[in-house]
Amino acid sequence: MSTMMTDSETTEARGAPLPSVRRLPLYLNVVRALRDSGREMVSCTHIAEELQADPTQVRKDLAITGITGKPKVGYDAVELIEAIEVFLGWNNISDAFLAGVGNLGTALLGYRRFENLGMNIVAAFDSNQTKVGRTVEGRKILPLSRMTNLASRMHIHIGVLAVPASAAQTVADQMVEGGILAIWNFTTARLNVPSNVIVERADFSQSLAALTSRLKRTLKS
Amino acid sequence: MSTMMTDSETTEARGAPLPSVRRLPLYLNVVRALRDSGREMVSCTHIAEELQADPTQVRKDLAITGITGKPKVGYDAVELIEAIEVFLGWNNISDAFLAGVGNLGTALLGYRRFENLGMNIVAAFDSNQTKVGRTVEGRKILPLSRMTNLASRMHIHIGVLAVPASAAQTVADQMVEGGILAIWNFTTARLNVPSNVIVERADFSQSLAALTSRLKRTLKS
DNA sequence: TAGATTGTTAATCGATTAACAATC
DNA sequence: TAGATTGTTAATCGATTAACAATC
Repeated sequence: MSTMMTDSETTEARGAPLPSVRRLPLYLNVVRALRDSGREMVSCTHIAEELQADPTQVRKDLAITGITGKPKVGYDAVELIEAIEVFLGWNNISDAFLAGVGNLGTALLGYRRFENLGMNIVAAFDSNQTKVGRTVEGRKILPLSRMTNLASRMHIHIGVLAVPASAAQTVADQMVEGGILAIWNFTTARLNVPSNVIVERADFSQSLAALTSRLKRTLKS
Repeated sequence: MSTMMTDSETTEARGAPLPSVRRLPLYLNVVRALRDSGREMVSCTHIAEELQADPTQVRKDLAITGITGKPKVGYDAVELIEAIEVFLGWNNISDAFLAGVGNLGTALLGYRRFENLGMNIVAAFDSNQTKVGRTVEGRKILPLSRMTNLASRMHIHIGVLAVPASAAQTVADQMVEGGILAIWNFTTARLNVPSNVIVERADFSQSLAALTSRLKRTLKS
């Protein structure tokens, strides 16, 4: 079974390369802008130029969505947008729950661009009694104790975790209990979840580490 | 010059592997917690277990900081923390400017953990006259028009960009003009900056893409 | 001492880049 | 048609993982 596996079978088995997946939103952003400016066909060369990337890499990345282009002309912009959106699951908006309406949680509630990213935060939860009942960014804050039940009743798949690190595991457990399958973790805590539950880290420290370590090199030279 | 380059020379030339650099904050977080709980020595095995990572990888990653450990016992926790902080440039707090005090900018202003990440946002700027003069999270919002001048007078190196995408390039230009050397870009815009200026992307879409594409696979199976 | 862990070298793996035939 | 671009295969590159001697 191992040696006889074809390329498409292995891709099927482990999914597309994560680096490629992470680049797709960049392409999507560029192609949407080009479409909005009236362009019908876009080539990898063009996208790559815009992003200062390698055209071959762009082509390989786009290939994971299954799109096919036309030699000499490129890809149909509308088709390409659709292909990326479908691949990422952004063609249908997914409802999500937010836990933790502090500074960051409030910002996430107000982040309008999520609709371009296939996500919609439909409810926000907090354990702080003084916050519960208040309306933030058009959504009423509900008590955290109601999250599990509501998640399972509403068949929510995505949980956005923006609570203090000390509460992260407890709240994550409640999300899992409510049937949530993917946790977008904005805390610094590591989460223990069943193997079928996805955790995607979104904490700032890793990005900042890349910035400051490079800056340190700049300053030394 | 190419074939005769030693390993340390190439490392010097292109810096440590970026994936390793990005993992350092995770280790730092774990080791700080262990130190706070009274532990003096920590081993890679232990750190790896905590993070569900590979011990060999942890050891290699830590090696880029220059720390040396003791066989059988591991690393001195305090030394290790110091080594990571120094490597990342987090041992001395760097002052930073924030441009754009919207939802996200406000959250960043209120993000207390930056002090653990070697950064301090010392001033916030916005072009919106109704925001200017207001105090947010203890800092008075200044007019964007003053940013360039202040950045150069205060020798600010880090600019946090949280303005609308449409203004991103203009504000980035102003940051560069003010002598800022590293831009932490929270917008979706691609920035054109001189080659000596560092841009680190911090927009959510790439992380969310990783989450939703994996979720889509989960739901299909 | 014995055994666990470090530091380092070698092997593997996967992602990026290059090459090139097919084609609109 | 000629030339640009696709799709795909091969080569390169870098990161991860494995192996193992050194050592506290």
